[in-house]
Amino acid sequence: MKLSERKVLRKKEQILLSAINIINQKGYSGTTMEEVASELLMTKGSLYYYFKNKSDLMYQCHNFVLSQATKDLESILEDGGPVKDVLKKMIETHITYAIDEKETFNLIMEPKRFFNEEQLELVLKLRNHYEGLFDEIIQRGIEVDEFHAEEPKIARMIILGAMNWVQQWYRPEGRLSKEDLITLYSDYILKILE
Amino acid sequence: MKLSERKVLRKKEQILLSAINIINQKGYSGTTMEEVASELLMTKGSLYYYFKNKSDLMYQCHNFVLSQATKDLESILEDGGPVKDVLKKMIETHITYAIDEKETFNLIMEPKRFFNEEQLELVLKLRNHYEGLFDEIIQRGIEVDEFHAEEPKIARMIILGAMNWVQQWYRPEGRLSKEDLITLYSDYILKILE
Amino acid sequence: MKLSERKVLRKKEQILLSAINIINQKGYSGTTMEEVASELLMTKGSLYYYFKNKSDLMYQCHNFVLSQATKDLESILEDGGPVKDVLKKMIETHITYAIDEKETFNLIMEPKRFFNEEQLELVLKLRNHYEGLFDEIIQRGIEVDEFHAEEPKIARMIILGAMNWVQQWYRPEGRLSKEDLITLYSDYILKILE
Amino acid sequence: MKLSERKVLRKKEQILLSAINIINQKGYSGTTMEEVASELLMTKGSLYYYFKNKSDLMYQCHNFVLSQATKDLESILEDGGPVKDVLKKMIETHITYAIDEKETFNLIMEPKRFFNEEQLELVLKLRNHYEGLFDEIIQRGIEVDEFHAEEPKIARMIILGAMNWVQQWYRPEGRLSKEDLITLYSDYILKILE
DNA sequence: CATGAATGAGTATTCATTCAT
DNA sequence: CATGAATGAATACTCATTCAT
Repeated sequence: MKLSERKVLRKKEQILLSAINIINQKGYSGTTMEEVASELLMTKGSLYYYFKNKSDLMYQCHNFVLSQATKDLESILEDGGPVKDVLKKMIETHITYAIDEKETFNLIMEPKRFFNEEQLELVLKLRNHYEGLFDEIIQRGIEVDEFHAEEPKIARMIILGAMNWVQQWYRPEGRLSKEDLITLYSDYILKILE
Repeated sequence: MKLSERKVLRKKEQILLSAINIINQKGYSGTTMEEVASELLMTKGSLYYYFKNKSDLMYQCHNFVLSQATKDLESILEDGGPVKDVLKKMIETHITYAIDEKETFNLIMEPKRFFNEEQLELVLKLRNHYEGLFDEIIQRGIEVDEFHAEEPKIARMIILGAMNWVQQWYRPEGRLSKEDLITLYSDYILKILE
Repeated sequence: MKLSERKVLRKKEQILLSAINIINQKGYSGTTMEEVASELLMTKGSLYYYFKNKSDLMYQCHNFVLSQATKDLESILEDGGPVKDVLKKMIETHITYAIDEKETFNLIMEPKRFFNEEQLELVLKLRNHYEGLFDEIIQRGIEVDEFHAEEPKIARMIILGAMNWVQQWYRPEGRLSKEDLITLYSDYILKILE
Repeated sequence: MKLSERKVLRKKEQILLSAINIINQKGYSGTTMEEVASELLMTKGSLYYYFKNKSDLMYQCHNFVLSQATKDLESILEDGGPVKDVLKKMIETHITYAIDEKETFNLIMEPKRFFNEEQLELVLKLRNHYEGLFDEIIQRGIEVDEFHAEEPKIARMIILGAMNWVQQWYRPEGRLSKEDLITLYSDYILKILE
């Protein structure tokens, strides 16, 4: 049975990746089950074998992205090093996700409208955990006297907000490269924590 | 004719206010014409007497809020005074709108999905103008050597993003009052411009 | 009271002419009361002072055109002359109406779908009378041995059908002028009655 | 796959036949998707599984009838024989369609109002082809000196118009049988081509 | 007489979801 | 497991008609 279970998992992941792509272009309500299915040359019906309903699919898309981003941040944190460098790397990771997984990140930002209570609880837990990783590095910085913040949580909120907003205006074809962007953001964010 | 025209305008405004309220709870696609109508004890049909279609109604909601916010910021800028005080007042105004007119502000953030080209052009013009008001005060601050920023536009983006994010987490019932929030945000934002 | 009655009649006629115009472009169901009204710088509401409902308006449009065409044919018949010449003139009149009042003529062709029983009865009476005028000239021609037809009514149907079909293909911008068209049709139709 | 495809085709044809029936009674705008569906004991939703929208359904109804009529005429033409006999058979076929598929034939007559550009192009091509079949037999007749016509296309228009008009007045319950009708029409039409 | 505001029934269309095969 | 056919509830939008002012 393990083999078939794995097959299912792989298929699920395929669907998630495809769905994430579409959500990133059309948003939650703009995404139809039909479209997700046809992108993978399946039929709508089959989708329902893997996911209970649309909400479930969306929820798992969300979790998928957020879990991955969380893992990335966690390994950065674990690697350790000078706090400012660590934070810079975290900023880079976060902004990259915000730009590349735009809509799925929006799902993260605005989960209330789409998820049911049970899902919501888990989503918020994950999200809090994710945001907590930033708290952690800030705390670490404060302890070694490199960062200063009276209300570290507020500072973190400001930092997250600043970073998420990137997707509203940043265009890869524009004047700034993604690297420039990240450097500028890192500098400004460090100022907030001075 | 003036009387009846005024009546229409007042009715339109009533509808807008009501619609804004619903949008702020349910978002664009979650809001149905039916609901907007019944909230005002009208029928769907009547709504279409005042607004061409849903997109038109949403568009005017958006304009209504953004125009008002723009007016507020403009009068703050005109009143003049020490740049830091002016900026603080602008921050206060913006955050207040962001919290109170949550979804309509979201419409402002993500207009591309909802508006047609013609509307979009105007919306973006308005939005640019609005954002430009922040550029103006930053510029003023730089000129009098109170603010410093290598890339003032990026700084402004960061500031706007930080402020808009407020609606994602701020709850009036929480630990912080709106006044506390605004004070904290002002302080952090000023640090960005140090 | 006579003055005001006349005023009403004149207004009614204005409305009819305007409505006929629109029907000729958009057909019965494509024509809205709104459009008819706004063409005359009135409001929908006022229309209902002059006409009971849409069906009534359409009905009177129809009568207006058909009555006029009938009058034209009758005066041609009364004027008398060689039957072939009379028939030619009638053909000219009919084709002109068929081209210029296209849709209203279609109303005449297909009245059943739009009119209620009471209206229908009158419409059919008018239409029969109109068609009877062609029977009359055919009969006259048979009596003077210029026309021959075993089943004159069928011949008349064929003639009418041939003429009405003109509107399906004739374009004023095309190769043939209206005069050419009428000449050709007259010749062919006379062949039918040979 | 062939089996299921055939099933779909059969179902589509069933729907078309049913829709054609309703269109023939109520016309294009008088026909609602609801009614077409309920006639077949389906729901509206299912209809949209087979046809993209109302316009598409109507278009396919139209094509269905016209294609069938075209095939009939073509095989008559291919069979060959004396031109007058061939033309008579064609007249019989056309009149039969005009009477039995009344409204669908009307769709053919007035396609501009109902079809979009893309559809219209195909419709007009089909219609031209269909009308061309009459040109062909007329031409054949002229070549063997059995028919005479200065302007064969105009003659064809007159013939088609005469035949289409049948549906305006012919009632199966009336004095004339369909056979009588066809005989009479054939005789008159041959006179046109004398 | 005229208006304009309101209405409500109707219509096309979409889409998540189900289920027999 | 997969499919495709069916469903039904939801939703935007239209328009003839009414009526108080």
